[in-house]
Amino acid sequence: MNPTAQSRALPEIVVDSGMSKTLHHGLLILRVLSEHPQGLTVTDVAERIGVHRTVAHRLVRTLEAHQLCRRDQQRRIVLGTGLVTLAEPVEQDLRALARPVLDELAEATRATAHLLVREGTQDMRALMVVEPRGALVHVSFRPGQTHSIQQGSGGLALLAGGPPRSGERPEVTEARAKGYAVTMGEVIPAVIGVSAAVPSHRGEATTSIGVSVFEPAGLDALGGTVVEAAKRLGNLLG
Amino acid sequence: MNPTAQSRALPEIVVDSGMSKTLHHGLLILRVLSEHPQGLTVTDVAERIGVHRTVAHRLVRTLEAHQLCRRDQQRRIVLGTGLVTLAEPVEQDLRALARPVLDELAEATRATAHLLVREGTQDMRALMVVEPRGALVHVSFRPGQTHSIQQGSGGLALLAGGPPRSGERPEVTEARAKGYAVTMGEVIPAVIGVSAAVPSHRGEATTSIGVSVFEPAGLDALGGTVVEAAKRLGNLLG
DNA sequence: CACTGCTCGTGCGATTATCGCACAGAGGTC
DNA sequence: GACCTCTGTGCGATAATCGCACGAGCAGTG
Repeated sequence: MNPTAQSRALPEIVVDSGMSKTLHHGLLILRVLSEHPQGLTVTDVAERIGVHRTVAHRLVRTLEAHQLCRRDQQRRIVLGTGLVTLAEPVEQDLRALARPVLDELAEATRATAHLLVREGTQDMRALMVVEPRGALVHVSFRPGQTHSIQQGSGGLALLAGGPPRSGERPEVTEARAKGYAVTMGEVIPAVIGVSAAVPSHRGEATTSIGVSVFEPAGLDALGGTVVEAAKRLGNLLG
Repeated sequence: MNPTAQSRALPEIVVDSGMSKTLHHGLLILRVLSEHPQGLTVTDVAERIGVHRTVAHRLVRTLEAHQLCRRDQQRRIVLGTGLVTLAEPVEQDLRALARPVLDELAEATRATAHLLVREGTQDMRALMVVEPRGALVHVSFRPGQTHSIQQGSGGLALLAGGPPRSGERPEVTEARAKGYAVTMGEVIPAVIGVSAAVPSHRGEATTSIGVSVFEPAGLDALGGTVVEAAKRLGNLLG
């Protein structure tokens, strides 16, 4: 895509005053490493985050001490298992309650079920993905993925929970009427998403639950099942 | 346990020269937050990591910008969903290959199956935990947990893979003979662990696979099943 | 209402941690 | 051997950080 696919930087986070530059660089290293699971050298890391090599070296050492990265057999830097310890408590209540609901949804629909949460004002992030047991073909869709709230059934389902806005996508209006949102190929090519907002009795909904399928058949029945799962999870959340 | 259970600090990581103090503090904040899922105030955070309140404030802001923490409804600081994105690629190959093996092991034994990896030289960390479908009673055991390599069946299974050492625990010697290790109540009270080292054709084994059960009946058959699963995973890893 | 006690957030100067140069060791390749 | 790349380490100049002091918000209490 890019002229030099190697030089793709990742600004996206503005270094406001009132932010720690050093910590920012350290966290950038984690992001860079997460985008390069095969591992990177210190020089690579330094180039990608735009600091001197010795600076990257010290930051990597600090991350290593916290077990957030390590060296593989070829001494390349990869993410460390300390991250799974840190990530485990994240939204632990929501995930614990959602698991049985997602399990049942995946089993009932024989499709990949997912739980998305709003991140900031513009994005959605996949928090959980449950694949049906023994499905011959399944949608591969990793937790942690983010996409715009304007795309994908999960985002539209949340938008449909808000007040109608002029200029909103017609799919949002339709979702508001039906109670669930349907999109095709917006997050994953050729994959159809069917999602509903998880009702929240305190404030705006920030969570959606849904499924991903290949076949556009029986979407109404699927929508009903998804809406029911969303209601069930909403009740569990109290 | 402690006189003041609140004031328990967490040094454990020595601030070597050649480490970034600022990044170290930022990472300490993540650790502190992971131990307090209910959320903390800025003042709390500052006290626990031993920095001035304004310093903690700036670090928290930086973490927020990276979506590694956020404020809940009461403006308390909790971990953010960016962590699941960072943690997802960790040991992704190992986890992808281990999942079907763990699924089958949990199903065959009707017990909680787990995958542990060595962390440093002294500790083991749980990387995956799979609970059997529809089990009425299951061992609750979260990924990310760490414990000494000297305790628990997973650690002993790895020690049994090494050369015999004088003074090693008799369980290790026994595990070396049998091919699998058994411990009782060392990691989780009243829970029996049965683990085997995942064979690695390059270097020492660093991974164990095992199950957690309540009943001490049929441990030999269980051990055989676990060893078979470990061999299967070892073959998958090439 | 006033007072207390807690929290949060922000300029801004002194200090200190960081930055990055220069050097040296370790492999690997030609 | 010559060459290249990556790695790791002191150490001085510099710039980022630290932490004081200040003001605001909010809840409880007399």
